Amino acid sequence: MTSDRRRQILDAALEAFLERGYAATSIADIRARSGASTGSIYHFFSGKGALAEALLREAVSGWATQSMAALDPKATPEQALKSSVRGLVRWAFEHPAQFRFMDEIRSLAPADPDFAAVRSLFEEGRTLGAAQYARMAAEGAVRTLPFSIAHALMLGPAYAYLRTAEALPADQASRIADLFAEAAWQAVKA
Amino acid sequence: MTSDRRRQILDAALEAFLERGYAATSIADIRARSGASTGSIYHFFSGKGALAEALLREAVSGWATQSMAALDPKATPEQALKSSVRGLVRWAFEHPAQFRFMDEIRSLAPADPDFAAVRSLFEEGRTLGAAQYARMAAEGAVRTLPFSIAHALMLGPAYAYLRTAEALPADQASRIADLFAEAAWQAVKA
Amino acid sequence: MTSDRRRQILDAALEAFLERGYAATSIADIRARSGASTGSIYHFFSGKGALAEALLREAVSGWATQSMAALDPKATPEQALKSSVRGLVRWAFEHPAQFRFMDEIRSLAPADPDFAAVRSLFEEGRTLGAAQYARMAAEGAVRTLPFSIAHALMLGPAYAYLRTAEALPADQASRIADLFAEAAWQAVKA
Amino acid sequence: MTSDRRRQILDAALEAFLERGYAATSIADIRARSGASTGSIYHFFSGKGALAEALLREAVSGWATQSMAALDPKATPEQALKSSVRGLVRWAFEHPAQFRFMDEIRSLAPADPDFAAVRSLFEEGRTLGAAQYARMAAEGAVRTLPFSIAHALMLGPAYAYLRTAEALPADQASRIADLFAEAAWQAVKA
DNA sequence: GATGAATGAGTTTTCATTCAT
DNA sequence: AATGAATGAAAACTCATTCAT
Repeated sequence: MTSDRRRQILDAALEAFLERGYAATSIADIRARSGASTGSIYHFFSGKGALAEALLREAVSGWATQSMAALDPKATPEQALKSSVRGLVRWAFEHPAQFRFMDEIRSLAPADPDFAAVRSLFEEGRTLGAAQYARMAAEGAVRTLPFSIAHALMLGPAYAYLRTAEALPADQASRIADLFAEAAWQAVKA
Repeated sequence: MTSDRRRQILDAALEAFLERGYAATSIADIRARSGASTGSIYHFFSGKGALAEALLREAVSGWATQSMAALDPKATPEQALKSSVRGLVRWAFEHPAQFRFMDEIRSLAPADPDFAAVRSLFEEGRTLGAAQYARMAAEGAVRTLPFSIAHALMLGPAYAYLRTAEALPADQASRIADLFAEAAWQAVKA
Repeated sequence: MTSDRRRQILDAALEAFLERGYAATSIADIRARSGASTGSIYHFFSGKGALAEALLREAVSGWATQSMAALDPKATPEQALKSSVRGLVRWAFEHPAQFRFMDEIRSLAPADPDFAAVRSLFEEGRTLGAAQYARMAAEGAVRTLPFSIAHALMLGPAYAYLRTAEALPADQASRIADLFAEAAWQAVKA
Repeated sequence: MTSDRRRQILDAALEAFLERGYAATSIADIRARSGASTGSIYHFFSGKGALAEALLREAVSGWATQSMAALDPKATPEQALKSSVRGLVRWAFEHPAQFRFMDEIRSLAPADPDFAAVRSLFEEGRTLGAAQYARMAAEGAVRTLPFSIAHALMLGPAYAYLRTAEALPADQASRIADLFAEAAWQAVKA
């Protein structure tokens, strides 16, 4: 049973990172918001970087879990692709804070030494996606394209949209998820 | 004639911002890279924020100039839209440092008080784009969509790609520009 | 029967103090090396200073015991003096960690408030030595010198040597003990 | 012309290091004593270690200069050896703060990573001394002994004495210097 | 225009110590 | 006896910014 304090610290940190940005957030901010003492924060996390990493792993694993659940092994390429885009959009609407945080870290990760460990996390995901796309391309289901381009065509719109999106009721969110899923398929289908 | 020092400082700053990120870059970094003294930097710029803003204005105006030049008042919606996407991609390939810097600042701008002035710069561009899209939608040339979605469909892929793209020879860059231009048109045409 | 834990903590502390120095050693270091919990350490010792003091008392009493054993009440001044120098050197070779720790604490004791109690321990020894030397001087056996000088002449070489000495087989250690004992006698004999 | 501030900081640091010990002295102590700001201290020195190193180099070079001046190339081994011991004792009486500081650092240097650079400084001096002693031993002027032992016999008493010595008028200091010089010679002469 | 010394608030981090369990 | 979460004061160090020269 992870302690309450730990949870409070993580929640306060996510809140602060979103509101002020990762770099501009100080440990003192997190202390004030969480009610924990400085020492307590360092008792659980070795530093700001470790805190961010823990939050990121939570986010990634939440998304992954949700995506896995939607995965049907007998799905056609079209169904699989659409389901994965829809999954991203829905998850982002349900967890907007985690989505934006993930997005910020992704943009910081290449330059910031705090995130060496995190970089490999992102690359793993990318490698998986690349393999899957290659398989679909080999089957003739999608266009043969470098994965960096294919990835941009499929997920670029969703990412660009979600970065600025307001909260929406579930049914509208769902329609938007469908819209981006359809667009992704149209952009890369063979 | 703007002085050499000013130029050296701007160049050093851009280099540092890209390498270490805006927040992690200190005036001391810029001093070391530029060869200018602390006092000299403050002689030309009122602070780190002002430096970043100057770099951003240079970038935006370079891009705008290049885009304007390509603008044909008698162009069809399809031609106009494709030309604007192509323009972005080509400019980004020619000025990768400026593109990435712009991208970083865009992601920091909403939260960082250093960038109050810059926020309006981005919104201006967005307002212009929204108006143009609305006109094209009214003509029946493109789908009727909230601009946030239309914008994501048109430019999301290019942005996502350029964020990680390697340098390429001009002819390949041009082919990729065409590819994203075509995809943008397919994604929103009526 | 003193508990195992207590012993483990003392051993770990001595090891850490030697390796990193007293001041640079944290309770966390000792916790990690000893396997005891923070709370356990404080259960046995009231703090870092108390731990050091306990170690020091062990060292001093070990040395004293060994020296006492060698003390012959009918010894001539020469025998007594040499035996005491030899005793120091032999003890230091047998317990190098304790010797070095003692040496470190002696150098810290005058300035560090942690060691108020320890200071009197050292002074006691010094007073005893001074009395003994005065007696021998009164008998005409040794030169009449301020004790600070006599002490330096007798034990300075041994201390200086032991501070940097490597471990040696017992027979060589013994020869070195004899050498310093002889030198001490030559330096102060009448 | 080294700035006043730099001098003030060094003086304050030496004072503090002596009074409270190196490890127990904080930058805040030095700030308070010197009147300089924290930033100013770091402007001149990269940290506490660098400050100590600068002080040590000053001390060593002062001592070396004084010793060099007393060096007569035509001196007999006896004269050379005595002159070097006398030099140490006199210098220590004239600069008691620097002597004690040097002594403290020597005892910290082996364990503290702050003093990596300083360790080589000490070793250099030792190597020089060893070479000189070997020459004298080859001439048959002094006993053939491992240098660690010879060094302890020659300088151990002076070090031990000086570590605790009170300030004295010059003529008494001089007599004590002679006493330790004579003792050093007696201890190692062939 | 140019320099770099000086500032001091703010940041991350460490650490001895306490205490409920 | 033993644990380890929790504390908060204090440490080292950074940094944007100012200003006399």
